[in-house]
Amino acid sequence: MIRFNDKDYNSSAEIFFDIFDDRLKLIIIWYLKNEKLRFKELFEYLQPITKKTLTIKLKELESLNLINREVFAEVPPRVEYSLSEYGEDLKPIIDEILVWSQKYVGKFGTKI
Amino acid sequence: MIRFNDKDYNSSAEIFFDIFDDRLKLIIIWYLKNEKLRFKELFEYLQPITKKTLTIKLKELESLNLINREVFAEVPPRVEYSLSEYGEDLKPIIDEILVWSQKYVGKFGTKI
DNA sequence: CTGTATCCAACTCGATACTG
DNA sequence: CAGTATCGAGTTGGATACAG
Repeated sequence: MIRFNDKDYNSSAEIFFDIFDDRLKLIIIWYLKNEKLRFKELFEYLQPITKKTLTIKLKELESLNLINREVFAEVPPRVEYSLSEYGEDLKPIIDEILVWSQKYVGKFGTKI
Repeated sequence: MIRFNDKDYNSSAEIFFDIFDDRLKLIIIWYLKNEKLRFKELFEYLQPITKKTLTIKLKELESLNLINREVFAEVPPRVEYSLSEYGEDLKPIIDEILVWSQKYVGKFGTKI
């Protein structure tokens, strides 16, 4: 048994499934996989999304130690998000997702 | 642009995120990764879940060509689920999820 | 630009009972 | 055993307006 964030798990993989049980957090990781992005940039990539939802998801990812949040003391304000060490570690998963998707789409999708 | 199941996508990875946008489908794949399982076995592994929800998710996975459904003409009935070719292809993702989880849990989890 | 605060619609999924 | 049918609670996340 493993305890993480006040919850108990039987296997470590359950923790992954619990963290990424929503639609958005892994997609945000996907967009951050090879570049630092500002709040506004993520907001545009993820349309349709609201600022409220994006803010919540970014805070969750930050408190899970998966992304870093950098605030610049400028006007207008600038905040940049990037993968942390443990966020970077998700890249092999992302890479395999891409491999799978391309094969799957090649079989069942249609280019238009 | 890619068309898949009457929807349009900009990148193939989006299709993965769209398929696995719920909490359960990838977890079902996880349990099927190295064994064929009966409805009842999945039902027990996935507790708490209802038969209704499990049925829906299994049908979705089947219609996505990710799992196979085998019905045996017995009394009581027996139905076995297993990964299809494209379901098997998800294993590298599952493997990387396990790698990541173990490192992450090693850092932030507690064995109890 | 980067958020917060309310409000609420939609969807997921569980509880329970019943069927072939 | 392997589902289906109905109901409803809970949560996610969008619309809109406002703030620092």
